[in-house]
Amino acid sequence: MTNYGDEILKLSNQICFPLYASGKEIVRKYQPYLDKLNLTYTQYIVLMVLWENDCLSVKEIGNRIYLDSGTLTPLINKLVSKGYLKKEKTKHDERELIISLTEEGKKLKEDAKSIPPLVASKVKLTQEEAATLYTLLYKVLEGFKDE
Amino acid sequence: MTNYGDEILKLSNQICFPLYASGKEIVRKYQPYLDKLNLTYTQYIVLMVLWENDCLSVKEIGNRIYLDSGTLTPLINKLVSKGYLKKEKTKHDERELIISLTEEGKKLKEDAKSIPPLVASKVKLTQEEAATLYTLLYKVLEGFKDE
DNA sequence: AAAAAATAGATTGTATACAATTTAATTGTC
DNA sequence: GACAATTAAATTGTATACAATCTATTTTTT
Repeated sequence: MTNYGDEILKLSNQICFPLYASGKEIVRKYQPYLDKLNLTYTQYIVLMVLWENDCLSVKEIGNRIYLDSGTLTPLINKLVSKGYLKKEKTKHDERELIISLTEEGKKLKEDAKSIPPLVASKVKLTQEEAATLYTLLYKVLEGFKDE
Repeated sequence: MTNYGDEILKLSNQICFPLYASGKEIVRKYQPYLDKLNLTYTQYIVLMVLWENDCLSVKEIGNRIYLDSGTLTPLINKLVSKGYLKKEKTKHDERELIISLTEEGKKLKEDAKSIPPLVASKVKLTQEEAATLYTLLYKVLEGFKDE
């Protein structure tokens, strides 16, 4: 007894599932390379934000990578204990915490550069397809911000 | 002192990040609707697999949604305790466990149908863009299977 | 300026993810 | 047929995610 409306519920008809699955799987592809730097993917993107723009608040880091303090606080603490980051309060607002890279953290950047091309080569898309995918994904992300 | 090679490390130049972030964010968009059914997204996709094809082994479910027994075993146990699934050993292979829907689990399908269109409307893409995105994401997923 | 509302970050509790290992059953090899 | 190798699921340990709440400031209102 299969309804016509059942089509809606097929995994293959929902955009959410391939987004969820491919996001998860590509992160997993990063892991073997990140293991060599003793970093997790989330730790890596926090560092990446700071490599691009050092000295940001927890809030600002979270805005850029879509994570909240519940995830970031323990994660940043771990990167501090690893010696890659340091925390300091700002004078103009005692609630705010500025996160910045240590020398050790800055050095890590060079090692990290080799990784993205290695993972990119596992994504079996043409340059053009990758560019289209990239554009569409940011469109999805931007669209979510509105509400 | 910014190197030319730094471009590689910008979040905005890596396909992984928007995949990771949009996957995470779209799952979050599902949650308010799933809350009404008292389900998480992962529980929901396990049910979805079974609504489409009842009676599958843990292994087979995992193959379809890219999850392993480490994630699925406790999750399936929870759905069993909620009364939506049942587990039984097969005769031809005592290692294998066949997961199937209870009547309660089958009934849930009707309630679930209303959700995908609600989330789809939050994805601000044209029908054509969504179709392209869909195709590219499955291409990424298929490409990962090769290695 | 005092009280109320808002904000930043930390904390708590629940639910994934996944690598690595373990256990039990099955299959392949000699 | 015994034994090694493989396989399915469970278990263990670590690391996210995130809603909800809490605490300490800061801002806004009155």
